[in-house]
Amino acid sequence: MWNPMLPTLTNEVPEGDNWVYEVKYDGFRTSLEWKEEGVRFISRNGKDLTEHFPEVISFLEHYQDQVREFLPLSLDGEMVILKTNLCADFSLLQQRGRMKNMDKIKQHAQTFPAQFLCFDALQIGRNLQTRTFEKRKEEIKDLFSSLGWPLHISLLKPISLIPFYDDYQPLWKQLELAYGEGIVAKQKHQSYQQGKRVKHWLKIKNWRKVTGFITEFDPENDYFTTSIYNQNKLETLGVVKHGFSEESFNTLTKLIIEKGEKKKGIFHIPPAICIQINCLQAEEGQLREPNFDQFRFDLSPEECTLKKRDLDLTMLPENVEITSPDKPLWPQPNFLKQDHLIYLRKMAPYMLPFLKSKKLTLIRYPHGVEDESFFQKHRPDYAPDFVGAYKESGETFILCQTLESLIWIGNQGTIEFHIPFQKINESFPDEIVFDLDPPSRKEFSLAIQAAQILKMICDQLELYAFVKTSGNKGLQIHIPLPANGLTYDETRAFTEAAAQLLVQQYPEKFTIERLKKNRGNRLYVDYVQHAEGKTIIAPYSPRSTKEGTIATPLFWEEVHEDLNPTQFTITSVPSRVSKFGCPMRYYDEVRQEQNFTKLKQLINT
DNA sequence: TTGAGCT
DNA sequence: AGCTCAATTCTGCGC
DNA sequence: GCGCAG
Ligand SMILES: [Mn+2]
Ligand SMILES: [Mn+2]
Repeated sequence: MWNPMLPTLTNEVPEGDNWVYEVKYDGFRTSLEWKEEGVRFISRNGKDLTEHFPEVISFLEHYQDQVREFLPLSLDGEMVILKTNLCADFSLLQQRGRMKNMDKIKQHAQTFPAQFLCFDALQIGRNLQTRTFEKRKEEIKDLFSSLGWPLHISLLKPISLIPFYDDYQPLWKQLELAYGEGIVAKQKHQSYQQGKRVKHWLKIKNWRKVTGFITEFDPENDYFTTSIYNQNKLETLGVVKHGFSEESFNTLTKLIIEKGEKKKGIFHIPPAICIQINCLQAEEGQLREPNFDQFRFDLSPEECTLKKRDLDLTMLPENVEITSPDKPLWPQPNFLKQDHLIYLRKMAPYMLPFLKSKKLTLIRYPHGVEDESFFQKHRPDYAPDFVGAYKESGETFILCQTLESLIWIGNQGTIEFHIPFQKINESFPDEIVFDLDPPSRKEFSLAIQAAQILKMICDQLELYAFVKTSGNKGLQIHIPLPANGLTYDETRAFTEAAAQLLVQQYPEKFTIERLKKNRGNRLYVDYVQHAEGKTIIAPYSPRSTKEGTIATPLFWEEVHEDLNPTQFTITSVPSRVSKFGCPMRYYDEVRQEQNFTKLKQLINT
């Protein structure tokens, strides 16, 4: 039976020509076993997981015939539920793993599809265990290519190959941005040693660093309980046991036994000793994979608060200076500048892809949304080097390509991020956007109705379409385009035709009247907004509304009469995305899948 | 929010 | 040193 | 070409 080779934990990243690097995903270590009789998934301790992942199995079973010549297969990998292509959601997967009811499993598979990410192979027809890692990877590539499976991480496909990289730095940067679990460094020329924890596989974790003070010590199991303040009340941060050097463990326990008070075998001491802990997550008095990092004599217990914990978990980039964190930017809900920057940091993995390689139009409110604002398109000379630049006919425009630049731009008092429809150095649009503008928020349901009709039109034309609130009054529909897929003339012809259809169908609800006085109380289908040189609010951009609303991507199932767009704010959107995922997560992958046959038929009639 | 230009 | 100002732009419709 | 609109 399969017995996985295991990586060794380290904090030092090994470098050199013989090392390569893979993303480490937080899921179940799983083997895909495919024999003549069929395909199965086996867990690390030999448990059969097949029943728990019907969506992956049913995909694989389509390849029954094509795979026959490669059998038997024994592929080593990780079963995951992905949030992004660099980060998996372990708690969702855990939920799935605990399910017993087949209907529940199938329903879960619908809403949160799992994927098998393959990183090694023990057998593809013949035994590969004595071959080098590099060779085994090649064999998997050949197998995947012949079956048409992705050689990179695909969010759409139930199975993918985990690629490896020669350079550690750029991968780590991306991983940090994505709040990934870590990376695994692997030596290219080593064989597969079943059941062994080996030194030629090294895992490096992307630790969050939290601080708390010690309140209890249990000599029975050597657990230290750490606490934090939540509005002057003590609250448990979590327990920690590992990571102490012998010396620090001894001095610490000696101090606690001397100064502490023993009750029922546990020593209690008042808040004084602050420590920093590495962990993967900290929530509700629990730490995931905690280990002691260092003492923090520079901190007082009063500084170890719930607010600080959440700030630490946010992992703001260290090289960006933050000014006036306590300035209210949205006075009405009392959202501070700090809240804004934390929002941008949390949403960066989802927002940055939409900003990338686009000349930005920023709207800045350095003193909050109730004060003066101004537009900015140029990159100021005083911007740090990491802020992107694009030079064009003697002008320098501002780009936002990295996390650092996003936070710096945010710290400059930028609230709104507007993007053009094409990337730099391209003259074709990379997306079509429908702008649905009701006269006011009172008529938001008109936008819902228009969006539903446009969704039907897109379905009929076999186009993938995504929907978001504008963060203000209306809705916008995004249709991703492949590079050089359609010209502006074509996209315009389409938006215009679709707008006409809407107005024809419900002339009392929708209009394309440019003059406000002629619109009445109808929704303005603003197809003119989609054109070269115009811009639209970026997905996940905050808006300068009094409520602090966000241009929020929606699931189509949410686009219903009673949807309230003001519920989506800088505080609610991050938790919504962490719970349900990003509704636009497939945006970039379906770009290539778009088929314009029917669209072209429509515009040529 | 930041820097330039002017007094 | 302190005050004031600026920080975008273009596109197209309908007449 | 102008003014409105975004
Ligand atoms: Mn709009
Ligand atoms: Mn509009």
